[in-house]
Amino acid sequence: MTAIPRFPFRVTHTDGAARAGILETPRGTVATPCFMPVGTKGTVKGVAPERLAAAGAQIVLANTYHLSLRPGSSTVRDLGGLHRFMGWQGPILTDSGGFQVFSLMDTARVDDDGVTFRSVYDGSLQRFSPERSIEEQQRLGADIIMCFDECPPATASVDAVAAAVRRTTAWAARCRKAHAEAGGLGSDGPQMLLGIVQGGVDAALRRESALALLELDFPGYAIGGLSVGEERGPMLETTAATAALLPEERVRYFMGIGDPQGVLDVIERGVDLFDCVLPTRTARMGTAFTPQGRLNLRNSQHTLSDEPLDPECPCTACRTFSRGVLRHLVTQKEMLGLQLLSEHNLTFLSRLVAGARGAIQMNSFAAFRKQWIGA
RNA sequence: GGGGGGAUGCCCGAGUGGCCAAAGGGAGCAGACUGUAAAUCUGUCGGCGCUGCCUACGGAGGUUCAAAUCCUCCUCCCCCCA
Repeated sequence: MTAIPRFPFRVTHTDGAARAGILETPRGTVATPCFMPVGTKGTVKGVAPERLAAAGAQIVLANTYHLSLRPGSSTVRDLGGLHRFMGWQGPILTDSGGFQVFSLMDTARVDDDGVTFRSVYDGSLQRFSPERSIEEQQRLGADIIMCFDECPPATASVDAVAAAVRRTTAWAARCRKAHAEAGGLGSDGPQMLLGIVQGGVDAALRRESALALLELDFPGYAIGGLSVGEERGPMLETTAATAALLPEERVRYFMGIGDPQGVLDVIERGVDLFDCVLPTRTARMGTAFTPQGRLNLRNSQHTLSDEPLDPECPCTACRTFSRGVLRHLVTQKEMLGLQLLSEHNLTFLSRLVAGARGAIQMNSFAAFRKQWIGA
């Protein structure tokens, strides 16, 4: 099989199934486990690049579906490529648009060759295929790109999930080929292409999916198709079982988890990377992550609170404002409130994950987990 | 001085005899959010001893089986003419 870019990844420590590692990309090193903030349209909503860095982000996401429609991948390329576009010189990962097949299902039609969408921007008919997704991702120029997959909802029947697995496998081969034909190069340098394991919470289908993708020899693998409405228990079992099927020396990416407990749960099961809109979205809705759990700042009980959100947190919100003031900013829909809480939640999560990494290095992850979550 | 319009629940505002504790919006209160169609969505939103009762549509009277809705007077507000 044609050689394609493979950024060096090594696991430096393990603690049970949990791993600490280092991924070296051309634009910088990612210490894993690592949470990746999501910047769908080329911006992590409400968080300027320097604040993102201050919040501990090492690598950020962007979305191929959205950027290919607005402003268009050629425009992004012509404006200097995705890194300049986002004002972020660190590593970037683009999602393939596969998730939009799931989240925009009402307006999408899937067939073996690809997906026909109705653009959410102007209603125009759009066609996405594995080749098209790779081509768009090449033009965008992220460092890590994803195979175009099919992500069925938790309510899908086993047959539908099986069909999605087979389609995802076939599409992965086509993505792999399209990527290789371009020499693994995007408009702005080498790109590492990751495969995505599907299969819902069905052990046999997960296995089928993983084994098929292993044959395609990707430099890293994502666990997709989870966090789509299934129960936590089966989700975690599936994560553990899937991670166990993947090569130890390749990076593992759980797609779409961002609540503090969930993050520790997947780290415990051998995941290195994960992303989620939850911290930034809930922040925009007025909810802050704290060591004591989620805090809804809109609640009237905080009106007169003079305490910081989290006295230990170094973020702007916690250093500068009381809960009472933050509540005011949130309830009055002041932009600053959304920005501050977004920065805070990202800071909280990266500190949590950094702590987990340190604990894995010292072989004390179980104790660390207990300290944060209890039990 | 003359003519006209209006006063509705915390706010704005619909309703012009029964289906009205009264549309809709806002505010308030609470909940959800997990590879972002999301600064979004959902619920609640007079009181109580809550399958019913009480209070309520500027105030006071009246007509009617029944009034936020019709009549009379009063109070206040707005507009036009002089």
